[in-house]
Amino acid sequence: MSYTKTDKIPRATIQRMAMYLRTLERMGRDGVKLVSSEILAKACAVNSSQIRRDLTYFGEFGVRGVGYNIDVLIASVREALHIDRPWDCALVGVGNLGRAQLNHREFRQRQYNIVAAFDSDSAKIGQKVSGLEITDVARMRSVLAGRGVPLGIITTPPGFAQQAADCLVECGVMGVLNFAGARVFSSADVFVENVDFFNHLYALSFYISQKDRA
Amino acid sequence: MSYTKTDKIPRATIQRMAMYLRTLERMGRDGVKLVSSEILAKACAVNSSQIRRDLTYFGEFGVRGVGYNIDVLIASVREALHIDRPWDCALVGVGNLGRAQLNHREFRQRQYNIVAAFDSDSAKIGQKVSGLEITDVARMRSVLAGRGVPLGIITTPPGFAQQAADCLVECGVMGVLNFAGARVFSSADVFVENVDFFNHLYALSFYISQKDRA
DNA sequence: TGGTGTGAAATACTTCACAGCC
DNA sequence: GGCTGTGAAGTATTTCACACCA
Repeated sequence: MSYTKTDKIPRATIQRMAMYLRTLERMGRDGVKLVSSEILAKACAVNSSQIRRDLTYFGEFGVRGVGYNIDVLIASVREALHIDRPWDCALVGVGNLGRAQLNHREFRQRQYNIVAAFDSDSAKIGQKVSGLEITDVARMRSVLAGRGVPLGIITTPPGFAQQAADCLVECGVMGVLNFAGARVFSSADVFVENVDFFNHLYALSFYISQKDRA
Repeated sequence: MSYTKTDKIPRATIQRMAMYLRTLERMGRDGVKLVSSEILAKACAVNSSQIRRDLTYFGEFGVRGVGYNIDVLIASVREALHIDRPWDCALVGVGNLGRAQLNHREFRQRQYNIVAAFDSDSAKIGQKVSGLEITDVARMRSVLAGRGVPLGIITTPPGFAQQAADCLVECGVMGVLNFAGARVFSSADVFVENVDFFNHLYALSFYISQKDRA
């Protein structure tokens, strides 16, 4: 059957798909044309059957006895993740991190276009960052009205994260990337991804200390 | 037995511990003195027995029929993660993101002290960011020699991530927080945590598209 | 021959359900 | 009465191992 059973795909699979894509893109730039699950597995530090299993959630892309054509595989993964088209984003909170994101060229390279930036600090409103004018967060509704921006990026201080999320959801975003340290809540039909690198620092501290005691 | 069986703790548990800590700290600031696993579970959007199970990997911190004293629990979690003491960090790559990190006050608040910042761009070397002078990456060895800095933070472009990691490992770091999009490899005794928010954007794109097709 | 795709087995993780204690 | 700590049950995810096919 050619239909992809789109439910029950493990969350971990989605994350690995993103990693595979990055690795494949790099390999492609290095001139690789054909790749086996074993080779890709080495490069991604995962098990090769893990890769084959992950891919089967979306279809059959390989040739038995041969491997995967890298261009076909890259296109297939992009399609599977639905990133074979541009995605508009609205960013809230133009502090250090927000500014860094606005200047980050990879967003545009990967077709994530930040089309509006908001802040509540009147000293910042009207400034331009990376060619984009900072708008008063109070005007978010009118600015985003009817534009159907699907993604919100929260780079506010933790205390303002929930407000920012509520505001974005009211404006119709369907997914939120949250860089503020605080967890935000939303109705179940809005997806929230939290990026909290202190969790990673904590994990490092833990694992390092673990090792020492061995 | 009072000894904590430190192996076989699920990685997911460590990540959740970090989340619990954040939530508990916020509750503590709000004046909460006593917390049940049920309450904490609601606030973290997880199952309450998940929390109880996670905590038992490290010890017994609660009182049956009562709950957890929040100050005791916070201190216990900090101790469990080994973040009840300062950690020195060296940062490599002072671009947009590196600069944002250097200016990020929460590092210091959480006792992660960035004690050195390196870049290879001669235009940047000698500049000060947040009171810290940017040093030539070529001098990393002599600067870090004998200081026993345990953590490295990589905020270089992807193409330089591996070099940065190798360099940091040579200088004796035991853990690396990698913000560059590229995966880095190291000997097994060095821990690497990858922070790649494009993975999260990809996940959002996927889940949103999923929902639409329902 | 060599590498995919996939049932089946193994492992890992989460949740239930309740004894035990305050 | 209420909530922790934890065996046991239930789910989910990963890995094995091999049939199948270019």
